[in-house]
Amino acid sequence: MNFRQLECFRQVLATGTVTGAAKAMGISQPSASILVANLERELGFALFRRVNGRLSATPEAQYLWRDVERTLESVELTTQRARQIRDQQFGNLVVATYPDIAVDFLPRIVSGFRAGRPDLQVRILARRSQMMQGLLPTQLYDLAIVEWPIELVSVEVEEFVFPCVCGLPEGHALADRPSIGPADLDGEPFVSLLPEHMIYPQTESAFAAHGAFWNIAIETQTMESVSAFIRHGAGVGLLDPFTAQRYSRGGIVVRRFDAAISYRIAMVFPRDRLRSAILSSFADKLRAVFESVKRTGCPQAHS
Amino acid sequence: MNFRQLECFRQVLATGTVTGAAKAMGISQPSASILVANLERELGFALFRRVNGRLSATPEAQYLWRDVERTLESVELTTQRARQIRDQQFGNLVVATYPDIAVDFLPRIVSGFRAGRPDLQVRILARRSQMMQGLLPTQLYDLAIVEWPIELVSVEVEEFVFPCVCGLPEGHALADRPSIGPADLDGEPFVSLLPEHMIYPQTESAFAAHGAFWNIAIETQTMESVSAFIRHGAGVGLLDPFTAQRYSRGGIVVRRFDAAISYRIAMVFPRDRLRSAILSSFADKLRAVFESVKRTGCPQAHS
DNA sequence: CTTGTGCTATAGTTTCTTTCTATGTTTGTG
DNA sequence: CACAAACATAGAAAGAAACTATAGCACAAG
Repeated sequence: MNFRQLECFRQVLATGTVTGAAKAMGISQPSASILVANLERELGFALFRRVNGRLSATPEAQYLWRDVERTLESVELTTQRARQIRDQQFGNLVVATYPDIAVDFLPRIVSGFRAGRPDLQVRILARRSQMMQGLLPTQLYDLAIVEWPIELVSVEVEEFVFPCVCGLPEGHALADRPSIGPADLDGEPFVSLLPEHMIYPQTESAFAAHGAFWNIAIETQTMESVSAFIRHGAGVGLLDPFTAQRYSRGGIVVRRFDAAISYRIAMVFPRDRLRSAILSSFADKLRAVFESVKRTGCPQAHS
Repeated sequence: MNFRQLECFRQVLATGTVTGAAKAMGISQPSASILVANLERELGFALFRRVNGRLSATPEAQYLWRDVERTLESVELTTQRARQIRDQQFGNLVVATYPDIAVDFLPRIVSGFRAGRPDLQVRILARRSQMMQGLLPTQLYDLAIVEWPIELVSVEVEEFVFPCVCGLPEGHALADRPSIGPADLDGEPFVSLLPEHMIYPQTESAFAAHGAFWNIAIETQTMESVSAFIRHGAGVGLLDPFTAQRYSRGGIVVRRFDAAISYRIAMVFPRDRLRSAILSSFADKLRAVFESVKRTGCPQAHS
């Protein structure tokens, strides 16, 4: 019993003649005749009676038809699914990420990636960095985007380093400068991240190196929060390029920061796990966007 | 894409190695290797990665597996169903019949036939003869058992004629006679069917021919009813062999009737409809039982 | 009554697929 | 470094599936 025999069985039932079935299948009439004959031989009972030179379905054929129909449908769904998988239109991605990037950047990238892939299922796991530490060993993700520092065990890592930029409230006195250095911010009310964040010590050193007073007015936990304080005029601050880009067209004035403050993130994959083609494509896209951000300083719109 | 490729896919997933799959399928390792390779080529994407000389299922393989599993299960159910059909263990029978025979005779025969065929579905349509007339043209039956006379159109008919027997209440004065004739029943209270029934005029003629008085005490519609009146001592009567047999072991004394009263029934099939093997078997069985009844005068137990 | 049409089945041939055995390659192990 | 275990490849043989050509049968039309 094979697919072609079943398909021929279907076509004979549908068209009523072997000739019609052969035509529908694009084969010669004798070929179709033999397909049916072999199927009957293998089944051990007749599917058709030859009456008046025509075929007539036996009751047994009708009994079997229900099962054959179900089988053929299943086969068709399988080939359809195979085509989807081949075209990277079916699959699933579990992306773990820290919250800042999950707010706006990742939705934009994922939405663009999913366009034209209606059957792609994406799950976003947003975890604060401490929680991320626990998530990685569970291997319950395909790709993670993590902030430095983090303990990375049994994973594959690709690191990306971005320069932080300076964010000013709109209408700020320094807003007409093309770039801003620590000296420019001497004594200026500053919105900072907590000391645990990687850019805190770097910022501290930068101000010290320039002999400038780092006037921390506010310490908060996330970039999103920093940007909100800047937006509402509480002070100036340093932003990662993703957050900066989000508000650069309205809300915050973004300028180059003359001291190099490194914002390091990493793309992380579970080790020893095969990557699906769709995951590779997504990683390629992310990588390209990161490189573009690194070059231009801000993420551009990518479809 | 064919069954063997899918089966091999399953076995490779199950055993983890091509070698194991080949063993499970009873083919050589290279054959299995080629089956998988061809399947991958046709699908257009890899199901396994060759890592460290071993196979490792890709995520794509896992995506496809759900569909393949469903398909293979459907195929297995189909072959199973085919086997049942071949062994006449699956099918359905719609048997139309008149009520008298549906009470006891048919259930006995059908139950015996169904033993060992647990997946055979039988539907009994019991119709009075007038209703049967309307049922036959609808073709909504596989086999009908009808009483004479009936208008038979676009059907195939096999006729069976049985001699009626005489039924007496237990303890009746004539109970010790081996056979009974019309003269013996001269003036005896008689339980008769209605004049429309085929045996009424025959009985009338038989009594007349023997110059005996046919003392009809009760006229009723069915053989079952006649037998009940006899059983309760209302009189004597003529019974068809099926009803007679039912009560001959208790309730009614059954004796040969010397005048020939013909009880004619027919086995009827829809014309121009293919008969399933299971229907033919059932018809064979019925035919055999009818012949046996004709020979012995009463239906014997048939398993 | 003959002929033509439409269908199915069979025969013979060719091509493709499946399967085998034999052998090579890679990887991990003692 | 040799050996075992696994997968892949090559070449040959068997099997399946396709084709063309042809025969048989039933029905309708002339």
